[in-house]
Amino acid sequence: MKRSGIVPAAMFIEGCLGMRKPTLEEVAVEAGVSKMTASRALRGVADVSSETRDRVIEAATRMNYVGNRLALSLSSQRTNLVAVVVPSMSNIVFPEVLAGISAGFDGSGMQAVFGISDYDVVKEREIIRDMLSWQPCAIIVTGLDQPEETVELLRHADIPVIQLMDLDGTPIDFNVGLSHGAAGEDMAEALIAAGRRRFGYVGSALARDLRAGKRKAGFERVLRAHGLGFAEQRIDDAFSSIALGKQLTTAMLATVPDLDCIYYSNDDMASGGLFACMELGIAVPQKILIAGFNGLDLVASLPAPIATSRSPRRAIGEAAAQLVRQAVVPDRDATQKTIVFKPTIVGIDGCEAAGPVS
Amino acid sequence: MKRSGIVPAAMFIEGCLGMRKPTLEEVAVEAGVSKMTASRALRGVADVSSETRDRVIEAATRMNYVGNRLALSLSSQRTNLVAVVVPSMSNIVFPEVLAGISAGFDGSGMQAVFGISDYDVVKEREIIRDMLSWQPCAIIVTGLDQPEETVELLRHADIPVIQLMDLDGTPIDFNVGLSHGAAGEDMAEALIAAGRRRFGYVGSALARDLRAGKRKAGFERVLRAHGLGFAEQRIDDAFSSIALGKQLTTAMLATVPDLDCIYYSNDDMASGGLFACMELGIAVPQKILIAGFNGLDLVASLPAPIATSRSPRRAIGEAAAQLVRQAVVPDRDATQKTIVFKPTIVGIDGCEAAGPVS
DNA sequence: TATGGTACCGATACCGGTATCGGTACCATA
DNA sequence: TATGGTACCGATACCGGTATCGGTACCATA
Repeated sequence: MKRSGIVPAAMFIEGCLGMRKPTLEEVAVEAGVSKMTASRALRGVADVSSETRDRVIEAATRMNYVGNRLALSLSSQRTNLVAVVVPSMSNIVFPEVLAGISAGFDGSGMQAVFGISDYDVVKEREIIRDMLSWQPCAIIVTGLDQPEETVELLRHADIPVIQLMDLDGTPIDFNVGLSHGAAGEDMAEALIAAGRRRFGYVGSALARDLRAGKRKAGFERVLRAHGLGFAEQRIDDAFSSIALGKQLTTAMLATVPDLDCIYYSNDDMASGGLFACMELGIAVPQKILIAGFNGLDLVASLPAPIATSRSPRRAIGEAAAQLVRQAVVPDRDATQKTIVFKPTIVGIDGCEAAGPVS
Repeated sequence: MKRSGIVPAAMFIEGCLGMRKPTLEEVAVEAGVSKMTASRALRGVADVSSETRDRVIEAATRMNYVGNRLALSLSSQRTNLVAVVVPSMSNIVFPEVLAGISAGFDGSGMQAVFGISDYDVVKEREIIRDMLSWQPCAIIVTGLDQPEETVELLRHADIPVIQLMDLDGTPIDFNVGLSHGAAGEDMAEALIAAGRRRFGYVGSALARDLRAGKRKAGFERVLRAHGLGFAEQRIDDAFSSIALGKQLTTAMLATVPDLDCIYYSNDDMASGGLFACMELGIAVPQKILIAGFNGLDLVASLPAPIATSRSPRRAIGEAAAQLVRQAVVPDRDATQKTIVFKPTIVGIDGCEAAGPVS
């Protein structure tokens, strides 16, 4: 903790050479070579005799030398930072994506820098602007619906841009995710195929969580195609949670008790819906079928089966990391620009395969 | 995306000055001042006339100038990076801590860099070593039980070290969290006070999640003090999950059906335990009281009440950020070194206040 | 005995900013 | 008319590394 320029002689005698963090120059002097040779030795590049290399490494180890990546990156004009912007950390979805990204960078020497936008496009832009000043070698953002100004910012950054989670739109550059419109369509088809006809919808924060809105729109497209529609909806401005799902479901069923299926903006909301039904003594799924989105681990352990679309969150993160790793090497033209995932619908009898609509 | 040295003249005519990212020097030339004056103007420091300032800012905006923090930090010997190492992102606990840290840095200009150690001390050390090369102005790590080699690494870093979550041990420097030993003790006292006598324990990954082990040890201390003990335990090496809690509980109750209380390593496991009891038709909490740890949002919506200790995860993150913000200013001696949180026990009748053991 | 190749190493410039010191213009005051 | 102060700005050095070029020693070969 001490950053003292003057250190008592006794400290040196005790061998505390590393009180002030040593530079490569100091390591080089210690090893009796030039800075350049020390640099080569520590990086393991050619043109260094093994005796010299050993001497430098020994000195660096003894002095607790830690390289300075600021200088390295500035000098070599290369960075290993990857900026990542996600909208939220308040449910498990994005943490799993981040874990996938982080794991995908293992062994590559790349380092992810995360920012949380709270589903706020202005805050997202500020975070991106801030992160770009670190000269990242790539940037990963969530969704395809950034405002024009943010898109401009990303384009001017002159680095690979990966847009995550959503495929329904025009990507700037690279794109990894799934079609939420199709996910909503597929779920509706599956539920109708399972004999459900009287649908309700419970959602939250649709103005900010655009992907949930796309699922709902897809779902409604299929309902309309079958001459159906939502008999009732409950949408709140707050962010999704189990408690909110429970509350909105209870309220909705008080008004329209004869639904046979409720579609939720995600699994948190749907789990709350299940708990509401249990409290009301409504049989799930016999009387009301509950359908969410995400395929959270939670869902598999719930006391009654609910339907959901399993989104491969960790795999999406890992795929994004792979795209970055490929994109930062010189011959980029051959790399894939888009990676498409397709969620699997589970929790409806006879429907453990991918959804029927292609 | 293009990093081309040669740009068709037409591009310039269209005003695409920013194809190659401009430097401060180029902005300065454009504004007709020196690099130094441009630097002052953009930073808003004194000694720049308002006309000059406006001219520089105008040029920078027009050219899409983005400062280079690598150069800034190297030159000024100051960084705004804060390294953060957490063990896991697979349940909501650490994402909430990270969200708190991130929010705590809002407006400070500081930027958190996250790493995930997967509860692996070797990986944790590698991550720390890697992050230190970015010359962070502070580092936040999880827990107090790093091996000596890691502690040495942190000490040599010569920056404030904040250890999160746990208070049961000797901190290197700053410390924010709660006593997990005391949390286990308090929960045991409360459960005994509620009349429970025949206890079971269900946990996971105790060899890696040391804080869960400390809670269990505290719980057992109180049991012993009352002449009690765990009638049965189920501990698995896998990481905690709802599914694992359900599975272990089902297995344990098959062997020892007459328990009246089960303590779990955390709320995920406990929720699984509840679902197991529901499947077995066991009344919760009448027959078996289920107790976890964390106070997840999930718990409040569950179909039956389970006891838990509410840990203020986001607040811990925010407090850590505050410590960092105070620690990086020069007069640090007056700052608080430790911030103590105390979990609140909920879900036991008549026990909504803080636990009784101090 | 020249000549050329290889192994190994160092000098120098540079990455893109900021800290520091000092210089000029201009005005007010003795 | 000197003198001193203020506002504003630039030259220079430097942060801690790496890229690049070239140099020396030494050995093998013509």
